[in-house]
Amino acid sequence: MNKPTESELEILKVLWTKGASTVREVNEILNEAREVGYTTTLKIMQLMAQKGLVNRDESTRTHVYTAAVAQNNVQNHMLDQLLESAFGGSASELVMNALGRSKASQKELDEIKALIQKLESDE
Amino acid sequence: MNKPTESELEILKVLWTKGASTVREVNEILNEAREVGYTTTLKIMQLMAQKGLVNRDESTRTHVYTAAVAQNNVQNHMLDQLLESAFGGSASELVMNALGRSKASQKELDEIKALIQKLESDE
DNA sequence: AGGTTTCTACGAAAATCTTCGTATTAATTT
DNA sequence: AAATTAATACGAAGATTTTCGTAGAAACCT
Repeated sequence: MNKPTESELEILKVLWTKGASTVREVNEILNEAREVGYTTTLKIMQLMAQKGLVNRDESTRTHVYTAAVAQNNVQNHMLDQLLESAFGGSASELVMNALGRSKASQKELDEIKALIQKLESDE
Repeated sequence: MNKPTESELEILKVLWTKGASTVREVNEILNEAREVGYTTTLKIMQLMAQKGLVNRDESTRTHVYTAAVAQNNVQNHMLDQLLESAFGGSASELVMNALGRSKASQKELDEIKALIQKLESDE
């Protein structure tokens, strides 16, 4: 997979959350966080379509975009990269850091505990 | 803190691992992974010194560099960013992903369990 | 139909990051 | 001391990413 740039990731986030969207819709959401010109967003989404990061439905004049890569894939990909680039490959160190500074709920902690148990039983 | 670029991060990794180093030493280590010109490494390290990412001891002709930012700070910073940019702020989701694909040892799992217990008792 | 708005396409400027060539100076060797 | 080696400084070219202006086509409104 082609690693998305930061701007591309912002757009993917919108598509993952909102589902199929037009450029205008995406641009409006981006503008809640920071000012971005319409044609800027358009251009990036066009490039993303070329790269295969999004699909584009051109059957209507106003094109409709959807994410072409799963959120999970991108997450894993970026996680791997962060792991290598900043944590020297030590996943547990990464996990400890993330857990330590998170505000995980009891329910989430339970889920994590369950996963650990599963990992332990698999050995 | 100024977020380090990818090249800068590579260099920081060397300084964190090896401690105080000259440009040549850093460059040689980088070249184990990929070809990088000496002046390229020099230039980036000079820029890093300007940005305050590294300290430079100029008391000898061959300058000696050390990391000016703690590995932990950078890790946390990048984690935060990944959390926001790709995981929608859900730390537990990030943790689950990282754990799921890691080859964490029993010892590491125990450490994580201990941390969870601590988090639970603090509530 | 004519004018206005709303799209897409395209190209190029701007910004950031990476790479390296060249100049200069300092140390080392012969 | 001259030649070679090794270091820093500097500037500029390349590469990638982001930004936006402008043109042209399609839809909409009077």
